[in-house]
Parts: sequence; C-alpha cells; structure tokens
Amino acid sequence: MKKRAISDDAKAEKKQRMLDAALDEFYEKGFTAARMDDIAARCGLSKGTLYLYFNSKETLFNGLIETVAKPKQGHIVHMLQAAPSAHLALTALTEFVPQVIAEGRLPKLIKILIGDCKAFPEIIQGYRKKVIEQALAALAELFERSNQSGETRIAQPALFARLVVAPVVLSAIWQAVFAQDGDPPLDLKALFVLHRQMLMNALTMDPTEDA
Amino acid sequence: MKKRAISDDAKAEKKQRMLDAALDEFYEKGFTAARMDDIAARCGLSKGTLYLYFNSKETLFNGLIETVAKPKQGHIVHMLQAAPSAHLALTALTEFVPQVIAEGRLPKLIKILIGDCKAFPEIIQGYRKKVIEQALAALAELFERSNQSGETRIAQPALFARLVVAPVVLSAIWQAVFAQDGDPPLDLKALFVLHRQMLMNALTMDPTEDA
Amino acid sequence: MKKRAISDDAKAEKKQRMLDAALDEFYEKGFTAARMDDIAARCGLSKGTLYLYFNSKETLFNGLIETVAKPKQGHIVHMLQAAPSAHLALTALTEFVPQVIAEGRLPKLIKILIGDCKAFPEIIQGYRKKVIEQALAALAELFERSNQSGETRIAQPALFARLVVAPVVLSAIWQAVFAQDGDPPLDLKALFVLHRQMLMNALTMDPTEDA
Amino acid sequence: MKKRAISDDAKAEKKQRMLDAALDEFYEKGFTAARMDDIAARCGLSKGTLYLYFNSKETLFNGLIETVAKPKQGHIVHMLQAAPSAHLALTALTEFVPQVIAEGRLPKLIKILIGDCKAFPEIIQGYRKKVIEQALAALAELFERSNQSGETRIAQPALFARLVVAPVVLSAIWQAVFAQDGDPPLDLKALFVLHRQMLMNALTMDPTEDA
DNA sequence: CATGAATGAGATTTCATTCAT
DNA sequence: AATGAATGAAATCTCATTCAT
Repeated sequence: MKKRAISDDAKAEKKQRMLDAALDEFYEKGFTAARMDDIAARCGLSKGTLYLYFNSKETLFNGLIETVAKPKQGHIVHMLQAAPSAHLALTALTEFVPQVIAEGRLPKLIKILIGDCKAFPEIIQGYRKKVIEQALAALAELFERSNQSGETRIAQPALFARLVVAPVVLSAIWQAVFAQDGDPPLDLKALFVLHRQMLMNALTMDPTEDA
Repeated sequence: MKKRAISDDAKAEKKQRMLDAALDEFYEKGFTAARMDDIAARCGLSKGTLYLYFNSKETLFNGLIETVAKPKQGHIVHMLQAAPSAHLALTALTEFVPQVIAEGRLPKLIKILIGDCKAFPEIIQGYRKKVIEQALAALAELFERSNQSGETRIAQPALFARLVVAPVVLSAIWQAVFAQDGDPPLDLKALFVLHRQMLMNALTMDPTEDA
Repeated sequence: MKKRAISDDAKAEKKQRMLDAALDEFYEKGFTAARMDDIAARCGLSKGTLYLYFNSKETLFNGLIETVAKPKQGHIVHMLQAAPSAHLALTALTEFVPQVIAEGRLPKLIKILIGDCKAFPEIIQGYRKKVIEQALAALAELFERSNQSGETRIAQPALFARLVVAPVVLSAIWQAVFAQDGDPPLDLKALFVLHRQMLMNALTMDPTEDA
Repeated sequence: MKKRAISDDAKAEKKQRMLDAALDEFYEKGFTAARMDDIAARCGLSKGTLYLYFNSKETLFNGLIETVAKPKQGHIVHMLQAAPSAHLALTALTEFVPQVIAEGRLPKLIKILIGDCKAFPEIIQGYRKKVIEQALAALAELFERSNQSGETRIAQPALFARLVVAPVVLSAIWQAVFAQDGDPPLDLKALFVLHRQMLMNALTMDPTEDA
C-alpha cells in the first residue's frame, strides 16, 4: 500500500545530519539566536525539509538531548554501579571522561544547556534529575559502600562526589567556551591523571586534620 | 560647565538599576532572547531612557562585564600574589570563593558569558585572557614558588591550578543553572572546606605513585 | 489506443471522491485555508495523485462548480419556462427547493462561493450571469406572462422574483453557516409551504395600498 | 508620571482607520487570505503599528465584530420590542434595513462571517446566539403579542419571522457578493417597500387555504 | 530629560507544487 | 499510476532602535 520514496536508512542518515548541524548552530549561536535557515543550509537541505523531520525548533533541540546526552549517561551510571571498588571506579571514570570530552559533542551540548537553561526549565530540570543527580547519587552510593567495606574513609560522600565531578564540568566548559583553534589544546589525559591521584590520595584521608 | 538637570549621583544610581535589571534579564533569557522592553520594565523606566544611558543592547552587555567581573578579578590576583605560602593562599581562596558565589551576581554573569560566548568572541576571549588566564597563571606561579621553597611538591603546577579552580566553576554553574527555589541550597562552605582539605593533602603528595 | 492501466470508471469514481473531499474541505476552511494535504487525506489518496487528476487547487475549485451547481441550474430554469401558470410554477419551485437545500451540497458550495467570491471574481460573476440572473430572469418572465394572461397582478416582476428567491438564499446560508449538529434542524418543508402561501397571496395583491 | 506621546483621540482615530482597512481587506480576500501587510499599507501605517494596537490577526477580526455588528443589533431589537403594533414594527424595520444595507459595512461583515464561519466557530455561534437568534426571537414574540391582541393571525410566528428576515440576508449578500461597480445598483428601497406590502398582506392571511 | 509610538528587518512556520522513486 | 519527500515563496509576528512629543 505505502510506497516509500526513500529508504528508512536514508531517512535516518538525513535526520542525523540535521542533528549534527543543529548541534553546531545551537552551540555557536545559542538556541534563540540560531536560525533554522542556517541549520538547514549547514546540512545542505532546505528549510522545508528540516520541518518535515522536526516539527519545530524546540523539537529539534529535544532531539539533541536524546541523541547526545542520554547514551553517555547510561554508560557512566552503569560503570559506577558495577565497580568492585572505589579505586577501580575512579580509575575507570577518569579514563572514560577525557575521551567523552575530547570527542566534542557533549561539551557543546553542555554549553547549550547552560546558555539556554532558563528558556527551557523543564528540559534542564529533567536533565538535572535524570542525568546529573543520578550520576552524583551513584557516586555517593559507591563511596558509602566503600566506606562500609573499609576501603575508604570519606567523611561526606555527597560533597566528595561533587569534587569528583568538578573537573569534568571545568574541562567541558573550557573545551566548549574558552578553547580556541590556535591554542595548544588542554591536555585532558594528564589533567585527569592528576585528578585521579588527588582523589586516590583523599580516599583514605584523615578527616580530622581540618584547616 | 552647564548646570545639570539631575545630579551625577542620581544618574549613577539609575545606571546601576539598569545594569541590575539587565543582569537578571540576560541571565534568565540569554542575550539574544532578552528584550529591551523587559529590561526597561524591570527597572521601572522606559525603553527610551534605557537608550539614553546605553547606546545599544551590546553596550549594556559590556557594561555588565565591567561592573560585575572586573572588581573580583583584581582582588583574587592580589590575594594570590601577596600570599606568603601556598597553604595560606589556598586557605584564603577557599574562604573567599564561597562568598562570591553565594552573593549571586558572578554566577549569573558566568552563565551569561557561557551562553553567549560565541556571539561575542572578542568579549569572551578578552575575559579569558584578562581574568581567567591571569588567575591561573598567578596560581601556577604561587605553586612554583612554594615548590622552590620546599613547602610543596607539585609535579604540574599548571594542571594543578586548574584542579584548584574546578570547584569554583562547578559551584557557579550549579548555582546559576541547576539550583531551584525549592531545593536545599548547595552547602558552599562545607564544599570548599572539603576541597581545601584535599588540596592541602595533595600539596606534598608523592607524584611517583601513578595509577 | 493504448491499453488503460485502470478503467475509465475507476478514474471517474476516484475523481468524484476527490471532488467530494474538496467540497467538504473548502466548505470547512475556505478556499485559501484548505490544504491540499487534507483534501488528499480525506479521500484516502496521496497528494501526488490529487495533482494527477487536477492540475492545481484552482482547477479543483472549478471542478466543484461544474459538478455541483450546473446540474441544478438547468433543472430550475426548465421548470420555470415550462410552467403553464405562475401558481403551478411557484408550487413546483417551493417543493423542489427544500430537497436541494436538504441534500446539502449546494448550500456548501454557496457558502464557499460567498466566502471566496472576491478571490475568484470571474468565477463568481460567471456564476451570477449564468445561474443567478438566468433564474431571476426566467422568474420575471414567468410573472410577466401571468400578468398578461390575467392570472396575476404583479407590479414589479423583477423585484418580486428576488423576494421569491430570498428564502432560498436564507435557508442555504442557515444550513451551511448557522446550523449546528446539536440543534433541531430548520423545518425546510414547513418554511417553504408558508413562503408559498405568502407568495400566492401576493400574486393578486392590490398594489395601490402602499404604506 | 506617564507622558503621552500622542493623545487618546489620535489613538482612537488610528484604531478606527485600522478597523476600516481590515474590514475592506477581509471582505476582499477573506480572513485567511488577507495579509496583515496589506491591511497596514491600506491605512498608511506599518505592520508593526498594527500589532501595537491589535495583538493578532484574530484580535483585529474580533474588533470588527464589536464595532460593526454590535451597535446595529441593539437598535433593531429595541425597535421590535418597543413597537406598539406588528404593522408599525414592520414598517419601521423595512425602512431601517435598506439604510443599513446601503451603508455598506454590515453586508461586508456578513460576507466575511459567512466565508470564515467554520474557521471561527465560537465567533459565528456567538454571533448567531447573540444577534441572529435574539432578533428572530424578538420578531416571533412581537407576532405572538399581535396575535393575542387580535391585530394579526399568524399561524407560525417563528417561521414567519424567518421569512421577514430573508430579504435582509438576500440583499446583504447581493450587495456584498454579486453587485459590481458597473451595474445599476439594486433598488433596496423599492425592494423593501414591496416586501412590506407582502408582509402586511400576510399578517391577516387565512392559514387554512393551503396550496 | 523622559517617554512610548512607530518602524521594518528578520525570525519561525506553512503549504502548493514538483519530481524521483 | 501512485507516492510522499523536497522545495522555497510567503505569511504571521517580534523587537532593537529611533524620534516626535
């Protein structure tokens, strides 16, 4: 009954090109300032075609969240939950993060989310609830487990989790906001090796020696 | 000199009200999506008056950078350069930062800068050069000095400086982007006390025990 | 002659389905607001197929006039010209009209024509010339004949003809515009019986008793 | 406190010009096909100004209903309710109507309402409820009163009321839809004099003499 | 000085029409 | 023959900026 003018594969590939173009335009201009014309032009399609695949600018934005952020999230949470020890979890994390940051799409999305967070409170709060807090909670639980097993002595697992994450945010922002084409790139691998050393060192730190 | 219809003080006060309104509108909507009408309405003045004091939306944006960001910068750099030891510098820094974050205006400005960094590359790169890199450089020099004096053994002062700064960025973003009215606020003081402990612990960390 | 892939009958049936769908869409949305997609969807065909049978939206519109309005016109004019007396003609007319109105397609077309008359002045003026004025002229001639035969005493046959027609327009508009699903329908038969009585009564009315 | 850039009078006058222009554009093109640019151009103002006074195309449309239709309605209903007899009421009505039709704005509005009735079901049904049905009800009540006083013998007052109204609709439509610049105009006065005669004649018509 | 009415360029979105499949 | 993907012109609506009052 239904004849297909083009294959499903071709459609999916076209959709991906649109998402890629949207990511770059939103990243460069912000959600509001980005123009649908430019997104269409960037992927070599007409504006009408863009609207054939995404009903609105906002739908396109949501599509980005789905395809860029969601996949990473699952991986990280699983990594933390499956880890046999805090040491191994932090090792895995500090090895994985630089790759994700260097790949480039997540820093761009984070930059977009920060810039337009107030324009889409539902999206940003959903992201916070489903991605950020879940990851922070998974980290905190990991440290509570390792505290109980005697592996670590972490006084405030929730705050500690945030310090673990801080350089992730920092480097994403750096990559997306401050890095310039001409500059020597930030040595992400070395940064996270150093971060790991500090974290390892702190895992069994005596909490009484307050400053 | 002609007689003034209104005093310079009244003018300055009016200008400040406009800047405050602009900070909030830019923060809530982003530079592009913020409307001059709304900024005018927020400070109880007419749009015409706004243009009497600032020639354009962009001029207003520049005004924000000048009044919000610049003052902090000087203070921090001076604090680091004048510190007699790395330990004392970090103590001072981790005490000062939570105050600045909690005050609220800097996180808002940072959020705006991130969102619209690509729209104003000159501004953002100027900010990077004059504020960020100068602060990072001051930190790195501090650690080189303390290494030489034997106080510390920091293998990579430049990377270490970034890890010092990471929670500042994290908490600013958290404050500006994720914090919600209903939520219990992030305990900034405790976070930076913990951060300080980790940093102190790391100052004399043995760099050979790599992961 | 080439062999046909589908029969002429199947083609005609398909064309009719398109016209029916178009009548309803034009009626519900007006010519401009009606979408070709919706017309296609309403008759279960694709947009491409629609264009295979009608070259443009306007062609489709013309097709409606031809198939809906023209057939009625011939019947009415013939009815009036063949009538042996004014009384019998009015009887026939007031019996025929309620059926046509109740059938529904003509009121819909009239509503469309009124709504878009200025967009298609040629069509509407053609319709006026060929349908309306011809019918009004046939009526007026009928009354002139009956005046001469002594059957009636109608002072102004042309104006009288318009008053004969007025309830036709009124009920068509009512049907097409004001009638709602929930309402008790307008009793067309009774309305036209009453109309007939008034007309009969007026056929021999003494014209001198002016107000 | 509030300085006015222009006077309230000037504003009202400008608003009226916009409404006049809108009436003509909607009348000529229909609601959907009419362009806001053209309406603005027709009253010598910019599109932006139009939106300063009316928030949307639909608001403008509503403004027309308010200013064109509402005033007439009150007058007619009052005329019918205050009439001492059916004869006098019909005389007053058939004298008033030709003026209103000839003035031109109401026929235009009626044409618009018919054309776009399906696009604005709430408006058209509100109009029906508040204008049409109220007028028809006032007429029917008038005839019931005159039946009781012995002045008239009208078998079906509700249907009779519709026949009273029919030529109003007919002539409005004729004026708005079929009348052309070159044509001799329809003699409204004579038409309604004839209509009045027929109505008067029918007021005491013997209902038994059915056709 | 201060105001807010006016402007018009530019944004998102729609849809008649075409044409490769 | 039939389909529906693709196009781009055109519509509504917004808003930074200007300027008469």
